[in-house]
Amino acid sequence: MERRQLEYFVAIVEQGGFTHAARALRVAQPSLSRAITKLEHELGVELFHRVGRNVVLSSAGEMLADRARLVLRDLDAMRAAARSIGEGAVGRVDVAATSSSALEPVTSIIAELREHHPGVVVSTSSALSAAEVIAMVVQGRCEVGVCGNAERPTGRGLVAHHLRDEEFLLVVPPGAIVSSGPAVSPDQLRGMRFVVTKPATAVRALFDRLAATIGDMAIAAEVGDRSVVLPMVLKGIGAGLMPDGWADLARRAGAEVYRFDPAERLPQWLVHRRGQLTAATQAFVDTTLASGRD
Amino acid sequence: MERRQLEYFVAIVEQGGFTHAARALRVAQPSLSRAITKLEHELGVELFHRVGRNVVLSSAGEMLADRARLVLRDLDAMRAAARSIGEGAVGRVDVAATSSSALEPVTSIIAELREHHPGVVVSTSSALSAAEVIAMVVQGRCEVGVCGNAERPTGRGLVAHHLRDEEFLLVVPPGAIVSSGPAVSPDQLRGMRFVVTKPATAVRALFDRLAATIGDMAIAAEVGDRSVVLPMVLKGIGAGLMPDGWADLARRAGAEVYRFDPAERLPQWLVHRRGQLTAATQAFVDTTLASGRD
DNA sequence: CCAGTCCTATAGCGTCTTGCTATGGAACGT
DNA sequence: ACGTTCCATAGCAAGACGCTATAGGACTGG
Repeated sequence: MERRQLEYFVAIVEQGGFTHAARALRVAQPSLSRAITKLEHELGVELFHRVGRNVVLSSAGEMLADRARLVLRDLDAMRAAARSIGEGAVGRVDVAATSSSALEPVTSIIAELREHHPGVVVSTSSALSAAEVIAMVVQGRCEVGVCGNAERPTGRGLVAHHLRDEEFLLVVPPGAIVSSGPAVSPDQLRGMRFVVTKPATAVRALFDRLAATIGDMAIAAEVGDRSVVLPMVLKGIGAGLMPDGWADLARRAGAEVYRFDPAERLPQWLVHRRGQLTAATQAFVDTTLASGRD
Repeated sequence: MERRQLEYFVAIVEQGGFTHAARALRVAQPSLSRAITKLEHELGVELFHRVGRNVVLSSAGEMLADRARLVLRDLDAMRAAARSIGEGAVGRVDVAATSSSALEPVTSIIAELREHHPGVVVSTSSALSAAEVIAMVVQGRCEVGVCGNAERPTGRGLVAHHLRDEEFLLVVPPGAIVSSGPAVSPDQLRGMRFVVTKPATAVRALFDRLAATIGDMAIAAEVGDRSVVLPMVLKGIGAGLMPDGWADLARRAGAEVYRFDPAERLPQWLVHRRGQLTAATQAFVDTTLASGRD
């Protein structure tokens, strides 16, 4: 039972005869004869009554015609969906991102992408580390990834575009004034307690590096979910290190936010595998690069 | 986009790879490669990401896989429906019948048929005359027909089975005693007024024959719908001629019912075209002949 | 780091299906 | 009785799909 057979079947039903249907389908009439004969044999049911030189839909055929139409409608819907996806009109982009990257720049990219491609849905898969993002892209679990990494990510068939640099900020509980200016030097961190994320994340790497240099920096809490760092800081449990995407939110919440002097920056990268991308994904990449170009 | 391609597509999705799917489908792996490549080209969408020596479903593929499964489910449902119809488990029998035949014996046949084939639906198309019933069968608009006719119906490729004889009865308004016994002779009809159906029906043929023999039989009303004859008789408009199937109902309604002496009988026939019948229709014919055999 | 293994893609070839044209046969209209 | 109008069948060319063999890329174990 192939699609063509059903197509012929409903055409004959609608045209009321083999000959008319053949003309409408632009095939020879014997092709219909054979296709229907085969279908009838396959289904074990007589679809048409051959009466005189005409055919009449049998009761079985009548019952099956509706189902056949349903199948063809679904098939058409699927083809239409595929076309939309192929043209990038609709589709889904799976983006692997670390949670800091997921906030910024991905949120901005999504906002811009939706202006030109309203049908495209962006789904972000959170990864814990840049390495994990890259792994997801390389393994094909996502088509693109966004992550911060000191070096340009490399890998078999991997393409990396440099986005803006992310800046890490110091966030301390409300009222805990650390410096009179807008920036702090690493030395001023001495003796402070921190809420940190688990190892293998960019912020944790920064913390470890600072701790190794400064010494005397204590861990107040280590959390698996980075989104709870700010709430813990706000409760006074300790200070936190956060990407600049969080700064606005932290300030609104009452926390004190300081830049580092010198600034702690981390390049952010857009990565995808070499080769043809899905139309929706290509749109995502194009949008990202167009807006990220400074 | 043929059924086989979709079948392969979902198999690969479910098995997680071409090779496993090929084993499950019992085809060679290259067949899958080519089928999917063709499908992707046809849809203009990459269904799988080829990553390393494996494949991963793309987001487009993910969106289309559900639709493909839907199509295949519908296709299976259709196949199952066809099988049921083919086996006669379910199905519909279109029976052409005159309205008198539709009452009896068709009603009894339906009752018996439903015992052995509960899934079979009988649809009766009412015809005005035996000639019309035969025409509908010959033209294939119905597979079988039931009608009363003095002679065995003949026609190109027509098969006719004799059923029981239908007996016509005289029905008169309540209280209008015609005879002391259960039967009347034609002479007793003299001077009576009748409610009759339109020409070309079996009862009208009987009336016309009697009227020609007896003379002095008046038409009180001629109705197009035979079902209104009994109500009109009950209101005293005139007497009526009815097949025996109506007798019980007429008596319950208070009318007086008499047989004719000699009895007025009309053979009833089951007709269908020569050749293979739909399973459900064959069941209908078998049931009819089995119960009608006296 | 190299060989072995695993998986998909391609090539080459045989068979089955589908397309076509030509023709038969039955049924209808004139 | 004839021609017309259908569907069915026959015969043949082109395409689709089956298979095996093999290439190529990527992981694994020594």
